[in-house]
Amino acid sequence: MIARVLLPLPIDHPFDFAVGEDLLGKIAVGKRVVVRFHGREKTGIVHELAEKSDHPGALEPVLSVRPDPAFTAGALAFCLDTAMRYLSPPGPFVNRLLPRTVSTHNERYVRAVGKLDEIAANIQSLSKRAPRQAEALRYLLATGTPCPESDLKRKLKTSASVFKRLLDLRLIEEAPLEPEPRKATLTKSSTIKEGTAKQTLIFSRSRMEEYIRAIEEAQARGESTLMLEPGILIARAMFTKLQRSLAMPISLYHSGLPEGERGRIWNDASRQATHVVVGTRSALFLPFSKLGLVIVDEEQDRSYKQGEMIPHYHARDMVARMTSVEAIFGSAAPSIETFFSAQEGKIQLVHDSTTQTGTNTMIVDIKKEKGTLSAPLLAAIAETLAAKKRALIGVNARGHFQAVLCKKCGRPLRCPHCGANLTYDVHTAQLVCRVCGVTQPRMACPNCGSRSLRFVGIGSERIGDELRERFPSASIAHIDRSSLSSKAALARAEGAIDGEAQIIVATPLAAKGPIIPGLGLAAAIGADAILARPDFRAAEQTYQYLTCLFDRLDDGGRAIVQTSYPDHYAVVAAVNGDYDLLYSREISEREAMFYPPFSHLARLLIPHMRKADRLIHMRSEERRVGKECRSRWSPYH
DNA sequence: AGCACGCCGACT
DNA sequence: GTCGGCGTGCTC
Repeated sequence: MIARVLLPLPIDHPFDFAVGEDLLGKIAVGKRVVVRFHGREKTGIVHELAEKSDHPGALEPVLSVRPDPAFTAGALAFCLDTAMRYLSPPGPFVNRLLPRTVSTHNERYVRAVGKLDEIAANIQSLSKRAPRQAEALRYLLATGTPCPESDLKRKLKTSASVFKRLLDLRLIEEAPLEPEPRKATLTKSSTIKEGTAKQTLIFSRSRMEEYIRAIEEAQARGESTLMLEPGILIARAMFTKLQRSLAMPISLYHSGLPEGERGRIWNDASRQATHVVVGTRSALFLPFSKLGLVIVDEEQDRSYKQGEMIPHYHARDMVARMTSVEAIFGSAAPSIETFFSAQEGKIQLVHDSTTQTGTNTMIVDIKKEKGTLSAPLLAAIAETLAAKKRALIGVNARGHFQAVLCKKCGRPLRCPHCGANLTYDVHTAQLVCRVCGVTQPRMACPNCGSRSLRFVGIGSERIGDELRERFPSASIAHIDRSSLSSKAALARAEGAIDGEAQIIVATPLAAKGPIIPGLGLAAAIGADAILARPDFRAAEQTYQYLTCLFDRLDDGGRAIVQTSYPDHYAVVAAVNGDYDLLYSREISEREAMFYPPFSHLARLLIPHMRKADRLIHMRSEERRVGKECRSRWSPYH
């Protein structure tokens, strides 16, 4: 037998290795193996097992099969589909995804002993004498799969003694941790099943009830749920909420977790020890054994697009391609693409147009005002504070200015290390990169050395300073990306939102989230900067940003937008909660310009002269306007 | 990725 | 003449 192995190299095809007799029982599709390649040891993922190789030369042997977590054939096929769709070599991707270790913090898994009717009888006999034990048994019966003991303890608010007694009585038993080893199969790895499972867009401000109902329905069918959130913070908040309202094992998964922890959830998903995984986009590739439902919350969020590492996949779009599982897309301001699918009847639409009650909104034309904070906004803040309510001020950029421009190059100053735009720190009077934290030695353009700089736009710190001047007795909090950098900063930010601050100045990062109790005013400053960007999604994003900000208002709150485009349809639509206005304008523009959803945009980088030439010829021959790109060509051939 | 091989301009 | 950069191909 031979194994086709995907190595962590930028090569789009697997390599064949001989499988020795001793490894026959251990090797399987999806397993991590060690091989000698090009004279050095490497680890790779088994893509396929076959009887013989097409390779003309001699084969190196598979040296060993690692005990690491493994892909299921289905999960691996999905990863390969993703890599191919985004024209990326699959090897580095799958090798990066698979955790190398499983947390040694050993969690004990328990399950009920005996047949269903026996367990039911046990519950019956225990219910009077030992109600807590009966309850635990009932929970295990309902989930049907091994449960981590800590999950049970937290859920049933009970102590270890209950489990000890049940274990002693042999009514429950410890479940083995390693998933059942799958038999070595010779079949081609199964690709994504063809089907037409239900897909729904839930267009509503509050979607929690729908989500919970769908999760419980999946659970009743014996299927697990994957719930995607656009960021780690939101995922954590959703995880906590679901833990409170669902009676089943739930896990949280994101790339920020330690590898062992990810390994454990990886295994839990594959043997259905967890029924719901809440996670960020990378959770999409977990090897669920019986996935029945995927929820993409905040479907419109751009964080679903991977932009740093290849493949540059879009998690929401990949979910839309999973036709064998039910999918729910949720948003209070859907992306034009998803709403278009709903209009076309490709996905079902559930629209609940309930908006905030009694919100009173206003657009302030900043061109007619003096200073950065307009008179109507200042008056509104004063009134809000006087009424013992709180205010949220959304600012588009952090730091003091939007950008620092070089008058000579005419471009924003960029960090020589990471390429991010530099910001000016007023307190130290220096140029700083907020991404890598490096301070520039001179107040000059790192590109051309020119000292004539221009500071443009409004940053959140500048607004904070100005508000402190205007309202010296109010408590003012500032939330931006640096609020994520440490536990203390995070706690401060959460405390501010929970009620400690009267005025919260926040960058778009903190605009998203649930209703803030007692929030009487939500204002946006400089949302124009989004509109001014040369991006065909600018209007849509402005609408979504403003909608998020306003949705945090408590009932009866006020919303104010300061803008230099007071008549722009995105601003007007957001202020009136008029999605139809946004959509009708956008969709006709997209159609006229042949932008998505009428086309797919791709950026191809081919650092290879001869291959690039060949590809360009190939593409021009097979190009078909408006049709999905289905060709199987690869930049590596 | 990492390494070998070959083609063309630079220079003891 | 040949040294070495760069572009290219190959690895089971």
